[in-house]
Amino acid sequence: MAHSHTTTPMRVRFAPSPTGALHLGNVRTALFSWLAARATGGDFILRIEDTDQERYVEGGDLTVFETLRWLGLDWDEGPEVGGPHAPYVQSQRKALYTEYGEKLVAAGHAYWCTCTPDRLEAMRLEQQHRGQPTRYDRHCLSRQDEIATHRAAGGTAVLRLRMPEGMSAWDDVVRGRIEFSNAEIDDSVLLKSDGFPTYHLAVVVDDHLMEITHVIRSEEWIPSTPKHLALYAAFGWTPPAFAHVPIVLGPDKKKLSKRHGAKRLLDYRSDGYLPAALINAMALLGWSPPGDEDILSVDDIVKLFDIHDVHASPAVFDPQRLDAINARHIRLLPPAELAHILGAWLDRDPESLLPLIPLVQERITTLEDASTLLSPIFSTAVIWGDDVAFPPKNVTVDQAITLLDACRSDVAANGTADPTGLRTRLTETVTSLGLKPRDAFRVIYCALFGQPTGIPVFDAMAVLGQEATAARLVAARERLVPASEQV
RNA sequence: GCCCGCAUCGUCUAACGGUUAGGACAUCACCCUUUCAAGGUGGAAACCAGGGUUCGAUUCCCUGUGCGGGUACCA
Repeated sequence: MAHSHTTTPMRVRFAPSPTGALHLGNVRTALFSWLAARATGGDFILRIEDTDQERYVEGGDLTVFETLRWLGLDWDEGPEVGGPHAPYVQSQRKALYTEYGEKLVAAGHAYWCTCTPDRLEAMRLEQQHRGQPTRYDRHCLSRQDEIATHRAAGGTAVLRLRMPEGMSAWDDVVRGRIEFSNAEIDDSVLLKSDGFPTYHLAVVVDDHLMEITHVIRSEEWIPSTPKHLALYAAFGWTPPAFAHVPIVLGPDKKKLSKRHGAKRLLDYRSDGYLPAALINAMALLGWSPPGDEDILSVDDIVKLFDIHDVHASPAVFDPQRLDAINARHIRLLPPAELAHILGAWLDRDPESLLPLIPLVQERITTLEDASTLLSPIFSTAVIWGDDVAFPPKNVTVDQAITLLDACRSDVAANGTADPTGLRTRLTETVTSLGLKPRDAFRVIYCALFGQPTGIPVFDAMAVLGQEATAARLVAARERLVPASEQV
């Protein structure tokens, strides 16, 4: 895209409800917001929308913090950080919403309602049956005095927005102009009977008070935007810009959700993915950098990102792409840094890992792969895989024994410090046996690792040392010819 | 039912009316090679359909179709 980069600082927010672990879909939206703020030198605000008592999850907010922090999506204002508009947790702002709700009543933009769920349901069924949009019939609008008495006596009621006539329209940052006929829009509940606000009231009040300039949220909010616009108008406030970013779909093409088996984002951490790779992969869902290079650092993305370039169609998340991106990020790491990361991952001294880094760096997709690859080196004895053929395909028992013995005597004579020399000498043996290197060296792999694949085997010997290598070769030989049968 | 959004290779995407429709992942073949990888080269693979507008539509408009989202005292 050739348009100019947006440079006006944007104040944006991510406002999750702490009802469970964040998944990739949620976080991708958070990422776009964060990027919009960082790319424009603006502010990223975190706000917890916990107005639904029914869905309260103990510690849900902590998971949100941990997820964002792991990814490095730092917030300028919000819980645990504070800011000029604190508190940033909606349950602690309850009185505020009540106050603004009453202002709406006073101005005639909202009214109280005591309709029962049963009546509302019957009403909607009837409307649907007649082919009409389902919306509240304003049955209670003419009963305000009656309801006032009811409330004065301690009775409960909900507050509803009185949706104005006419049209609602806005120029969406990612979609262009969107229009709704207000006749289609329901008189939404603003304050619930338990006194808590609904999303619609809380989000508008907070976004205005917190001076949010761009509301970046998932496209599932498009249909309720007219309600929010009506609220801004009712309060006499200028609405922010809206950017409805596409949702992230699962392999089934349905919106990613917990109940659809979406992985928790933090699970990617325990599976051995790098934060930078996750960010790279998520950024590519609905946005793409100029040029052909799609492996990007977080800094690269911040430099290139513009919320105006986000496009409108939903994206299916492909785990294989993440794998490829993660692998590339691992390969791009300076060896010392990878040693450091793997040190933490394997709970080992990074310094001691350094010689092993060249052997694993090109070979792993996730950090966890390094555990698998290196475990034969770290374990004291060889753990043989269940279905490992030994001697392997195309090699006879005699040939395998010859090879193992040649290897053992060479190691005894020359040690293991010279992998290249060892390999060269052993290649002669392989040739004299009339074997393909491919088949023959598999014998050595199995002998040392208990499996036919792994890191380069002669380098592994150097790490194992002369003694351990010799011991493993002997043990492998005994698998072929038990000691009791040896002549 | 009603409303809204979306529509390029299997997937993520590029293209701002004129291109042999480009890249990445995945996939296939070959090369390299001590296993496995990595890397290199090459291949197969897409403009949802029908109408317009235009000298010219993947691109703009309309309709249809498909997919998705919303229709709660959840967000």
